[in-house]
Amino acid sequence: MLQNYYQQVKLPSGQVHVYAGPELFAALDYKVFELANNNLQIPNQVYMGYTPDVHVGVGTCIGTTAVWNVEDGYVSPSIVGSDIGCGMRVHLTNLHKDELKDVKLRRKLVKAIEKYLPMEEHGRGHFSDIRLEHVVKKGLHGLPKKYIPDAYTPRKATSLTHVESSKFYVEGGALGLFPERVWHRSHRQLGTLGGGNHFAEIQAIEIPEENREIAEAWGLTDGQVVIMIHSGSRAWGGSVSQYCSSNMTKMMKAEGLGTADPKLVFAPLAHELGKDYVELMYSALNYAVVNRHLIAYAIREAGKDVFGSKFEMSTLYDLMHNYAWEEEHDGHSYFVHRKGATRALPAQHPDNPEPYKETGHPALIPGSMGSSSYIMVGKPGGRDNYHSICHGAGRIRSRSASKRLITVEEFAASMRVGMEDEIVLNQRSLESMVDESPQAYKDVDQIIESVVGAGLAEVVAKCKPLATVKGA
DNA sequence: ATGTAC
Repeated sequence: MLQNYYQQVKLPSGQVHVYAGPELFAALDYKVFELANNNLQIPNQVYMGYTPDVHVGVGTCIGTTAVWNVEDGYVSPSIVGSDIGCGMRVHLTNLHKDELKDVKLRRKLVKAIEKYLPMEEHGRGHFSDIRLEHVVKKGLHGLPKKYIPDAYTPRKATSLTHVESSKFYVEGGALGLFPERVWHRSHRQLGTLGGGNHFAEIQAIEIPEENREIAEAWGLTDGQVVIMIHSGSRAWGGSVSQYCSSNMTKMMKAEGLGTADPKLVFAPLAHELGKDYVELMYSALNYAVVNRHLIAYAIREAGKDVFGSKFEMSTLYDLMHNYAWEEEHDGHSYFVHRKGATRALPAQHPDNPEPYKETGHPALIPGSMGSSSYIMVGKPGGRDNYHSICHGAGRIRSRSASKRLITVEEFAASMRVGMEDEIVLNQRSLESMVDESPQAYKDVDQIIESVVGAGLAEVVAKCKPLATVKGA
């Protein structure tokens, strides 16, 4: 049974472990194996895995788990990708989907969100009480207390405890490398979604029978309205990536390091440039988690405007799908890269944050526009893939091809425009978002089926969109 | 995904 969802592919430079059902495996672009072969030319690699939503990226595929030993390992900005710390966050509300049946109320809520959540960089003076230096050095712990409304008692400290990581240690030496304009722009981009597939969504959840106990332990109920956020580290992460990649490229030339792909950049963990990159990458992970936190803060304000002070929005979880860090597996320390891959730890795994020790933590998987997203939990079988599962649907058409091939009418139909159950969008033209139409992506349900079939994770809740807010 | 240069 299990082998139907797993293939070991032998390539000239090594092997890649592919988790995908037969149909998805057969449909993979041969280029994903070319990229795997290049990645496997980086020295000392211990493991490389692909998730069922794998697709071609720059230098490395989205859907990659790449692992080294800490002692003789390598770090690659190309494998992490340029949206460092990009990830997902879900908040639970005390609303039921029936309370949002009226399309006019959904419109009102989206309007309120647009008022509090800036779509572009905001003007000077906004968040002037937040110090960017504290944010990138200390993550959520660098925010003034007023932005952590539920942090005053240990039991209710959900914003700080229900996250994959609330703080990465950043000494700060390498921070001096960035020009003033990057600091300025990044401060003004705090709490903004950004473009592409990033979104904030109002969703209603459905709980399948098999994991009802876990759902209850997490506070999930049938028909409950949740807020899902998908965003990253904006210009800050992009600058880290660009700066470190260009320095590493020079070093690689000088030292004769490299693979068949000049765009695949890497350095030994022990090298000065490797250490600089890890520290700066951590600053971007800090930025990303704070960015998602502030987006949630804005949406909470909007919710209170529409539903009054009784509106609640507790944090279920915040986790990343573009990052690299040290992890223990079976007592050994590894340096694990995840690009478009989500960690999903099973029950009792020691790396679960305290509130999720017994059950495993929520693994959050976004769907494409108009389609469902998922809240999953890891299973012990995930160990074989270093506990990595998918990160979403996976693109099947480039942005340019999507704009050429998908009509606005097709896109509008998928968003049920004009129907009573229309998925309400914020004020942007449909034309400008056609490249995010579900027809540009694989079917997320099929991806999830592969993840479950392979024994990596299971579904705890399916989240259906009621309203979607996209950035600029 | 993103900023910037073409």
